[in-house]
Amino acid sequence: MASVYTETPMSGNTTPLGTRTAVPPVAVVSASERAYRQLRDEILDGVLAPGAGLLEVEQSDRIGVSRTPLRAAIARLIADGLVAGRAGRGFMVTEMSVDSIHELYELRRALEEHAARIAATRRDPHVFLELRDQFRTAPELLLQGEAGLHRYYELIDDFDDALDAAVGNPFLVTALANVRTHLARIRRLARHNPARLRAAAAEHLLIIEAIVAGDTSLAAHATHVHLHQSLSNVLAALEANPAAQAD
Amino acid sequence: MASVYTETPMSGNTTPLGTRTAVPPVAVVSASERAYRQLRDEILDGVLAPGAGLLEVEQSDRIGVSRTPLRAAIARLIADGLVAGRAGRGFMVTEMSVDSIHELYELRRALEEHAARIAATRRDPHVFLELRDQFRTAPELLLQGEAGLHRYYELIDDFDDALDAAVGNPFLVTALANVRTHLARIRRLARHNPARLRAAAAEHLLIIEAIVAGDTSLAAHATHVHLHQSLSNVLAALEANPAAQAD
DNA sequence: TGAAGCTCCTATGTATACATAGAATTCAGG
DNA sequence: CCTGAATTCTATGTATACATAGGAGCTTCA
Repeated sequence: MASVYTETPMSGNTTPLGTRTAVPPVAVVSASERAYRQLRDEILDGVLAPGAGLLEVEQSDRIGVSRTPLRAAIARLIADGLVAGRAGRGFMVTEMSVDSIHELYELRRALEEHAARIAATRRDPHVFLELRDQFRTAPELLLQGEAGLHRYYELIDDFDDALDAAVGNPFLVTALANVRTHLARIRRLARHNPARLRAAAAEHLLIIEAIVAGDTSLAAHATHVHLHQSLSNVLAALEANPAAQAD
Repeated sequence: MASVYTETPMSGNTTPLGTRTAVPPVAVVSASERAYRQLRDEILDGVLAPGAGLLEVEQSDRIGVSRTPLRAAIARLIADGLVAGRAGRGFMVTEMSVDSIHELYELRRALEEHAARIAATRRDPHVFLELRDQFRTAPELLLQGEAGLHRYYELIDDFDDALDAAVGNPFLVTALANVRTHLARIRRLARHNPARLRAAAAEHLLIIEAIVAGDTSLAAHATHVHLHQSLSNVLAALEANPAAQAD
C-alpha cells in the first residue's frame, strides 16, 4: 500500500515569502526522492517499458545518485506495484496484461462508485458547481488543439482532487491514488481519441451533477457507466493496436 | 500501497522435500526482512504503541541489524501506513483515532462488499462448502477455551484466504490485505468478547452460504451487516475502555 | 528575569567498500 | 557432440563512515 499518513517527502522548499534569493528553489528534494520521481515518471510514460530490467548500478549511474537512495526509490516503486523483484536477477518493470487491466478496473469500480456515493453526501456544493461549469466548456476545449487537450486533462485532475476532498477519507483516497497510478500507464494506450474524450466529458458532467444534487444512487450508477465505457474504449484501443502494449 | 506483484521476499527457504539437513531452516531471510517482520508484528501487537518514536540507531541496535536494512524495513512500514515520518525528528508509529477507524471501515465496506459479490460468482463451491461446515462448529469451538479461540481465528483467516482465491484479482486482494493490516491493530481492542464472536461466526456463516448459493446480492448485504456489527462492537469496546487506544 | 541568538548535538541522508548468492559460461569427460 | 560440474562474474544485501539539517539547550544581552 501507499501510506495513508505519508507527508510531503521531507520538503524543505518552503519559500518564506519575501526571501526571494538569486538561487533557484529547485532540487531541494532528496536524492532518493529525485530518483523515485524520475523512475516513476519514466515507467508511467512508457519510457521504461513493461518487462524492462532495472539494475541498481546502471540506474544509479544514469540518474546520478548513489546506490543507497536508488534502492530506496526502487523499494517505493515495488510498494507501488510498478516494479517487481526477479528472484536472483535484479528488478523489472511490471507487465500490464489485458487481464490485469480488467482486474484494475474491477477495483476501480469498487472504489470510485463508493467514493461517488460518499461525495454526493459530503460534498461542498460550491466546488462541484464550479467544476460543472468547467466541464460544460469541455467540448469547446477539445476543439482547441494541444493546449485545450492539456486543459482538459487538468480538469480531470481537478475533478479527482475535488472527489478526494469531498470523500475526506485518507484510506480511501490512498487506495484511489494507487489505482490512478496504474491507470496512468493504461491511459497512454487509449489517448487521443476525440470522440471518446467528448463522451467522457459528458459522463463526468453527469456524475458531477449527481454529486451537486446529492443524488448518491445516480452518482454511483453514472460512475459505473463511465467506467464501463472507459474500459471498453481501452480494450478497443488495445484490440486495434496490440503493439501499443509493449510501446 | 503494497505491491500487487510482490513475490515472496526473496525467499530461499524452499525446502526441497527430502533434503532434511541437520541445520535448522530458520533465519534464511534477509536482515531487512527480519527487521520488517519484527517491527510490523510489534506495531500490530501494540508493543510499539501508536505515537511511539522510532529511531534508526536505537532500533537497529535493538533488533541487531545495521541501519541500512532497518531503513528498508521502515520504508516498507511507511508504505504500509503503519509508520510516518516526523518532519525533522525521526519516525513514529501512526495513531489510530476513532475517526480513522470509521474511515478504515468505510474502505473495508467498499472492498469486502465488492469482493463478496465477486466471490459469489466465481467461487469454487467445494471450498466454501467445506468452510461452511467448519463455521458451523464455531459455537462449540468458542466454548473450548484458548485452543478453541485460536482455532476460531484460524477459521477467519481461512475464510479470508478463500475469499481472496475466489476473487482472483491481485489488485483487489492487495487492497484487502492493506485493510486487514490496519484492522489487526484494531481487533486487539475488541478481543475476547464471547457473545460478539458467536454472533460474528453466525454472520460469517450467512455470507458463506450466500457465496455457496451464488447469491451475489445476499453476499454483499450480509457482508454489509457483518461489517456494521463489527464496527459497532469495536466502537462500544473503545467507549468502555478508551485507554485501550494507547494500550 | 525574559527573550533572542548562537552553539552543539542528534538523527536522518548519502556514498562507498565489502560480503554473498545465483546465473552464465567454460572446460573437461564420456 | 553432448552433458555435467566447477568457476567466474555480476548484481544485490549489508555495514560503516561521512555530510547535513534541524532542534534543544545554553548563554548573553537588554
